[in-house]
Amino acid sequence: MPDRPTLKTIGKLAGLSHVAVSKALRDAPDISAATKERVKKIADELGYTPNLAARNLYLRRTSTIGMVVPAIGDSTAYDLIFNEVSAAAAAHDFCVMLGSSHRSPQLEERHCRMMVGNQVGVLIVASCTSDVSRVKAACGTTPVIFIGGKTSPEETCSLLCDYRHSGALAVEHLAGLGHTQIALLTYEPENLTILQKESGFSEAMESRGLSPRIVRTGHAASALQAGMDGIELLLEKGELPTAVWCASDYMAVGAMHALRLRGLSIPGDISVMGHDDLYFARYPDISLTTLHTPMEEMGKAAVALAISLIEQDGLVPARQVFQPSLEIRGSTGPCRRR
Amino acid sequence: MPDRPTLKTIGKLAGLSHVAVSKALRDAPDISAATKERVKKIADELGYTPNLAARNLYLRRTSTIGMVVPAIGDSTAYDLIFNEVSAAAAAHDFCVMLGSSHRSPQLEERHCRMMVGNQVGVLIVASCTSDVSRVKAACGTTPVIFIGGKTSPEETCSLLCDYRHSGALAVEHLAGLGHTQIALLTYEPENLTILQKESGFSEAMESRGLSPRIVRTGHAASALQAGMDGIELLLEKGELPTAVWCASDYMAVGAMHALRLRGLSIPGDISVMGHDDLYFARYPDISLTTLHTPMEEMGKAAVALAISLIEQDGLVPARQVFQPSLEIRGSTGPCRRR
DNA sequence: TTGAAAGCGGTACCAA
DNA sequence: TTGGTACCGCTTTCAA
Repeated sequence: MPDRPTLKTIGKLAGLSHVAVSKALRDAPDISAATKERVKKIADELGYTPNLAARNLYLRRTSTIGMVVPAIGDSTAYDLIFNEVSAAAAAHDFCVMLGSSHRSPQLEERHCRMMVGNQVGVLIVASCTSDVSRVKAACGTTPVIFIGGKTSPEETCSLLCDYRHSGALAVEHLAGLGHTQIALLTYEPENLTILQKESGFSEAMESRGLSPRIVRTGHAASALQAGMDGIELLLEKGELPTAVWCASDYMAVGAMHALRLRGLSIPGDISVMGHDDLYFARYPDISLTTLHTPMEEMGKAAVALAISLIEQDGLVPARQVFQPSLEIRGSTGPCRRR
Repeated sequence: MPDRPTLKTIGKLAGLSHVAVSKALRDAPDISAATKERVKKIADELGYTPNLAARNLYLRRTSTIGMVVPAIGDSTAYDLIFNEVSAAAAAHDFCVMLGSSHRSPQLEERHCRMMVGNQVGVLIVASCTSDVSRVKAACGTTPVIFIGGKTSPEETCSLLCDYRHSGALAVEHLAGLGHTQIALLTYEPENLTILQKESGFSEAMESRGLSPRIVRTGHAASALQAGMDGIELLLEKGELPTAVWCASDYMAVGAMHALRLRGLSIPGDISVMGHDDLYFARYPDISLTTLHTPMEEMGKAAVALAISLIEQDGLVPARQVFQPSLEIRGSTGPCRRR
């Protein structure tokens, strides 16, 4: 790092001690106005910036928040959360360290360790697995806020999404349009979110006297292909329902494509729903009815919680569950078959 | 922050000075194996993590890199860059501070200042404007790597993309398919990238004896709408070409939608190209022929440059220009009209 | 109104 | 082989 001016540098030029300079710059009451003026002018000319690492070291504070996610972009919604976290953190004078684990538990752990070493005050973790013991070990005494669906609701600090409710909303919407043959397309349950969606779906179907059909294909990492495979599987068996709900938007895009390849129209022949409400869901030619998860709110809540954890020395256990909401677009419509 | 064990904590338990502990943990040659063993065991039990802020303070080093972008997700490609930066930085034991400016020059400057205060060794900035004087002022002596297209090629450290070449490639592809009536849809030129694309396009067209048609509508922040508007404008004037190249993928999605609303098929009636090769460009129902910008490579190069800037005390001026490449998908085809 | 001393958590240097 | 001392840049306390 190139040498940057310090309090001493300024002090030398102003003929003062670095202590006086420190006080002057922070408008301490016991420094004369004239001195303050002079010191500030010199600091400006030098382009002085306080070394927050040193300040934080002495004050035993921190001005950074850590965040670790499975991936940024593509088929995830973490970018939505990050944007909020970044904005809210900046408003509180905090910087955000972000790490992408590329869905690797090893890298996830590594990011946590590095950030803890770099003195983040809190870690906001959207873990790539449902087993967070390694993450917790890596974080030591640094408080962790688990975010997203994959974490067990028993964690001390967690901001979760009610995916069972997603199932209820999806069935309510589709059944309301007259659909009775509804299938859920999911992946192999790598984590809790899938299981929650499945049970919410089954429950809602059964409570209406409908029989739930669940098709599991592929993995979250290749959701698009999984969606195509799911449809093929249903077609092979000759069991194509009048509506499908997909565990993710990305999967729904794959499903819609497979259906169109077979000459089926959406929503004329079959209705399709997704989950997450990613950006592209509202692209006009996709226009996907989906379940919106309040990522923006979760991001804001995460920072609010992070700040209070930092200020209260990590004594604020908090669990908050966010509710998904229905986002109706063009991919679902009334049932025309029986 | 909750109290974390320090070298002194360990020393007290081991009956040693914090100095001996420090050496033992770093495997110094002048500490006995037995002592090392004992110290490491205690450190493990306590879950000790070195305070990198303190270490860096003394060693006058840093272990963080800063990155500021206009936005993450949606219609930008910065998430692609970030993923690479995160991975490459982690491999070098660096954490990345990421800030989203939400396309606001004020917030951009603020992020830079905060990160500089927090002692990042370098800043990788994809500025939201072409005027980077404020950013440079905010960074002071901390080296900055400008990335993306909006920065003037004269900056000391910059990783740019050759958007003029994009124009050449687009025209080459479309002309090769027999198209002679080709329009470029762009926005109001808020920054240099647009101007470069326009001039590359015009040049390539003229060198083939074709007359370039450029339509400017809307802004980058609402690219989808801009794409729809551009098509409407061409239709109103009855001047619909046989192919359009859009300044961004997102804009192309809007253009394709507007065309389909008019009952035109792609690429049967008209070919459409985009720019950037964002994730959704390869979604099967979008299948957009576009120009791929090597974001992954740029991310890697940015970190490599960042590390050398940190190690060489900011003495490595470097300009690198990356070439876009053609990504042919289903939205372009042979010209069927004359 | 100003500054000397101490300390935050770490590492380098040198003496014991 | 070990530990004392000094210092990185900053702030707080207390004495001048």
